[in-house]
Amino acid sequence: MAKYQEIAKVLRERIETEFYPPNTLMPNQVDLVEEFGVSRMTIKKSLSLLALDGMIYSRRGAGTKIVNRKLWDRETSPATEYQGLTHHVRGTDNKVESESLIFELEFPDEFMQEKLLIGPDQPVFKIIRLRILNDKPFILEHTWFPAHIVVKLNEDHIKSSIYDYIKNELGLKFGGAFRSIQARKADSWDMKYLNAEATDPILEVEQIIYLKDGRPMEYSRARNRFDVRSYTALQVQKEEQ
Amino acid sequence: MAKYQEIAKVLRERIETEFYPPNTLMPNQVDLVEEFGVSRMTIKKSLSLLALDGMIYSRRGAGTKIVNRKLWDRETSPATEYQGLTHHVRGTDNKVESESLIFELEFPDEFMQEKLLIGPDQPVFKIIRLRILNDKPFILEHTWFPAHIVVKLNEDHIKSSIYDYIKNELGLKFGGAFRSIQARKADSWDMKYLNAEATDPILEVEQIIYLKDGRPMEYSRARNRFDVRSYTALQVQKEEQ
DNA sequence: GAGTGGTCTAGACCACCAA
DNA sequence: TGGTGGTCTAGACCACTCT
Repeated sequence: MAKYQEIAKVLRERIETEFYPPNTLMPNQVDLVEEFGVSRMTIKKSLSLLALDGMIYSRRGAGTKIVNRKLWDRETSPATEYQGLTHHVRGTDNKVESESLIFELEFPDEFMQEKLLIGPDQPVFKIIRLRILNDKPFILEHTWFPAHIVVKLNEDHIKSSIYDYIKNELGLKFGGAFRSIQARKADSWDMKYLNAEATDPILEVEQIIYLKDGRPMEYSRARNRFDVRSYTALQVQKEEQ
Repeated sequence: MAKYQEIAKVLRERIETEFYPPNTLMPNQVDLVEEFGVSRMTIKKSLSLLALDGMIYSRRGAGTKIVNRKLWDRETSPATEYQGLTHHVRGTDNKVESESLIFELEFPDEFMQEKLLIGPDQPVFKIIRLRILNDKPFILEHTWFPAHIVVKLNEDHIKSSIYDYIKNELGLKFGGAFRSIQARKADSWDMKYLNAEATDPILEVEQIIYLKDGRPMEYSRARNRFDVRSYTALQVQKEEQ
């Protein structure tokens, strides 16, 4: 681990334990240089990591201030998560299961060709699965993978974690994701599998996941009952404006 | 403007005009150092700006690649916008108006005290206003401001842009925002002012806006009819993993 | 092994803020 | 005016990828 990351870790701890109390100034960069025995550029890089998290903010001439803890200490992540549900809720006593409803290979229609940047002759896996959290239906996921990228997908992968398969066995690296969130009316699938009423709103997250090299790797629509989930995001202002 | 920003601007243009074509490698950092006559650290900082936008990505030993344009060139921003609607849709032929439905000063309940980090004796402005886009009702906004921060707010500000007032006249600087997005059932306000049916889903964006120093400046719930808006976000993978 | 990007140094100058 | 953080340099070493 790089020096600047080590130092950032130490500083982050000091802020979390309020060794550096909220609404006070951090030691100035020169003092930190002396304490850690590194150059000032390195200290700056450490501080910039914390600033990205919204824990501190610096003003030229005025110093670096610790932001009130409640700003950044909130429950976050769901809207910036695509590791998959398996990773997201594990750890606590949650039990996650998947029921595969549809698993087939098909040729993409025009919509899917555009979303996945593929041609009409490049087949895609189409998957619909119901994610079950602690024995209760939770998310209905409609997913499409380009078959030439996510090769040799089978039902076993679907039941465990598709993302683990892609990351570990295929060795592909995720580069980013584009998401769009809408409210929808419940359709027949939602009513059947999520036990939604016809009048229940559905929260739909449409997402395209990209590999590091920019190729789309997945298009999906995850549908939730309105009362079981929300999506959150923390935005930190960068630079001037 | 700093050197590294100037250089980033030039490089960004070259990518957008495909002078550097997608899916090819950028000139290496040493070449860029020679071209721009700056040190390598400066070039690195420029490149890191583009990487944050998802336009390029670098791998040690392998070079810096231009990502396929379609990844980052999408319609984005709504979910990472809190400049206010006035700024967001202007420019094109849109006409934005506001109708103030409620504007009053009240004492915060426990919920609002927690959201705005204030005491029960610190009054808040409560505002409900209907945002009208091209003569059609668009968003119903329920907003609360701490009165000791957003002082001397009046109906004129509400009709134009509250954010302009806060930024320009009060001189306060935004630091970030925390958002949560849900699907909701329509309530009587939505039915009356957004012309929603009782069975229409409503997309609700709950948000807390913070000042640079971490003090909450606004709590709001913006409600849309499900068929008029969605929220999008682009996430770029940073660092390893 | 040659070439790449990531990190780090020890200085320097400057813009900005506060007293 | 003195102290702060922002930028920048000209090197250096290292980890990694490619072939």
